[in-house]
Amino acid sequence: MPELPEVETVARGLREQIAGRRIVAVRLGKTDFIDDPAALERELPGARIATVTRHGKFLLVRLEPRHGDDSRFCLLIHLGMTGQLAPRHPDFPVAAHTHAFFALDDGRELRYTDVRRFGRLALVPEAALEELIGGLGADPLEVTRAEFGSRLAGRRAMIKALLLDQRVLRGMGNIYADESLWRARLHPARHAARLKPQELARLYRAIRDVLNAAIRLRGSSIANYIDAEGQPGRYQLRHRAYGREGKRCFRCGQTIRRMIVAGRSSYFCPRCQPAPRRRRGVKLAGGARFR
DNA sequence: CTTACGGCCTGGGTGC
DNA sequence: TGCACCCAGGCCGTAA
Repeated sequence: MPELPEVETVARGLREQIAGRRIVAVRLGKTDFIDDPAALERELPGARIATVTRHGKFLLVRLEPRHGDDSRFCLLIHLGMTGQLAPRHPDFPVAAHTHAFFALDDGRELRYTDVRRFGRLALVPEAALEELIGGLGADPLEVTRAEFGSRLAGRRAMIKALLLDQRVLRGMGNIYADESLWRARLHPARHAARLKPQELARLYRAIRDVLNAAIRLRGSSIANYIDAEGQPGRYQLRHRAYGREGKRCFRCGQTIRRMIVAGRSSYFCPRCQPAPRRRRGVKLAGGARFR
């Protein structure tokens, strides 16, 4: 599931492999996940790839302006849950569910594969980018401790929900939210406003440590994720909470539990990450309501 | 405005 | 062998 570390890994790989290449042809399969397929077919052939960057979980493939005009385009890519993007030689077997082929001037083709098609492709003018992704929150690896605190200050929502909210911080998903909370020893259902400064500091630190470690291991591969070299990541071997229901906590030996928080499966250690005191209206797993 | 929740998209995996 | 069902992440609409 591509989250910040996976998208960062893909962005770095693409930067190395396809920056400077020219797209010579576009071939599309299913297009229901593409904003304006005709725009891709019209504008991309002949365009040279300038840079590849990450913005939250989005990949931004910026194109050099074509013939004189200064209309700069950017190919905006979201990998969703199962999106894969890798340059391949044309004789490399085409994976099932490959829906976009971008032939490059070095003979390879950049292929977009997405089993679920929860991903998105869109070719947007540079000027329209701000409206599409400008509303995203701070990058968790760049945000200062002070801004991190102010973004959570006074928020009554559960910390897990806020970590998943891309308008608060951009780039975290279910895996890294759970891993960060485990490391910070905070229960996912804690209310952000009730976190003590020391706990916020722990969480801030944990998020940075977890994301940086995950980038070093080139992301987590659970089912589908591969990088721009077609290789899986290895951070799943370091998971301490995510997907470990019923297994022992690496810190204390207690059994890791799973509950639904903020509508998502949340894995945590009930001993290291003590539940918040029950209060009126706090929703518990199974939908029971306490008054 | 903030928060919570349900539904939708799709198809692989699972269990009967 | 077949089939119903669950689940995943992001997003949107709705309601309080």
